[in-house]
Amino acid sequence: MAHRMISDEQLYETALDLFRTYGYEGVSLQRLSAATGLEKASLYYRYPGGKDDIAKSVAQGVVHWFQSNIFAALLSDLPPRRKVATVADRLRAFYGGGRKSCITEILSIPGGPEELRAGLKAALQAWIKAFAEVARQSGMSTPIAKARAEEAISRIEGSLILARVLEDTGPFERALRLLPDLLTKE
Amino acid sequence: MAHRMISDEQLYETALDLFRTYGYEGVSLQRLSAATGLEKASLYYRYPGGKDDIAKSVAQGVVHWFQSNIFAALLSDLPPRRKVATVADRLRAFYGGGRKSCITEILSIPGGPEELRAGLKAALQAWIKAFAEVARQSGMSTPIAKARAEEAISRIEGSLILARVLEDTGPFERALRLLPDLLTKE
DNA sequence: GTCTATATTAAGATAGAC
DNA sequence: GTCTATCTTAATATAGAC
Repeated sequence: MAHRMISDEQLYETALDLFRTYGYEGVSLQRLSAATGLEKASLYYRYPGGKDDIAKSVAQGVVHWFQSNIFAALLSDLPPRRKVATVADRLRAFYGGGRKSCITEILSIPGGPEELRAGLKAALQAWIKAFAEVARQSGMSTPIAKARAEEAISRIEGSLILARVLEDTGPFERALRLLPDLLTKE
Repeated sequence: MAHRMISDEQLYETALDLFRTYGYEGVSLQRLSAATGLEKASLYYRYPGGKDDIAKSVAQGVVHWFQSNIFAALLSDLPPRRKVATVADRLRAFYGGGRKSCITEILSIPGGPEELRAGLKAALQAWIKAFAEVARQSGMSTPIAKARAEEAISRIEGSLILARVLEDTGPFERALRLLPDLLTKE
């Protein structure tokens, strides 16, 4: 047995799930080993930087997913309201209908490598910018569009907290349903 | 030296600050020891149950603070709008103007004792109920009042995430400023 | 590319002196 | 009531066999 027991994609998905569930400090190499079926030494072979390396790779993967699936959808030439509806569907899938936490929330808790937090900050700024842009396209003034973008993401993040604590996906679903009215004018 | 080097209140405040900053998994007894000036064995003397015990005590303290400072204010006979303004001021202080994270958010991440999560869930339900009650008092229908309460807390929690990630207290301040309009009718 | 084995440090926790 | 000292387990990390 000399070749990969688990694909890079599977390893990524497993690590993402662990980090967004337990946080940086809550994920040990032992836990990663148990979840992936790879021994710790094998994880170091794939990620020489160890846990920091894996966490940064996960964060980078999420940033890439947002670029391809959220920001790209917002740059299409569909009507703004259609674009936002598409984004809401993709966010619903990404957050497991409200059962999965936001990796930006979880990994922004101090403890992990500093680069991680810097990357998440940049990603969040990009997300706000992308939402503000679609709101402006739909006819809002620049300052109102920016406020609505902040409000939309604030409500998504907040509703995910409520969903986690209350063990009820309702708040998240309601936040997503409001997205079109929040980010588009009529 | 046979007597208390640090008061229970000081120990509580220090532990609260550590847990809301680093999360359950991110707080070690070493860290608590360094921050309080007490050796680990002394922490065990005060909290025989160790870290779990301290975390549960912190959560209980916060629940008590909310009862005395938030829920109590909402039960006074001031006009609803005045009550909400008072609550906003107290929440601003509690969250350090947006610089401090929500203990409910942080301690709801899996890893700590189960009782912790159950207590936080009950506390959050009580918070929603208290906000819904003041909204209803101000003239809203029961379902709308409940929706507004959920929205208000969702935005507070979400804005605290944004504030932490963006290193900018603006979102939190804006969320608080909106509270009166959100929870009262005129 | 993955494994077993091991080194090293830090974690949670307790015993017993003062 | 706090301390030093110690135990046990689990953490990150590496060496070297296959």
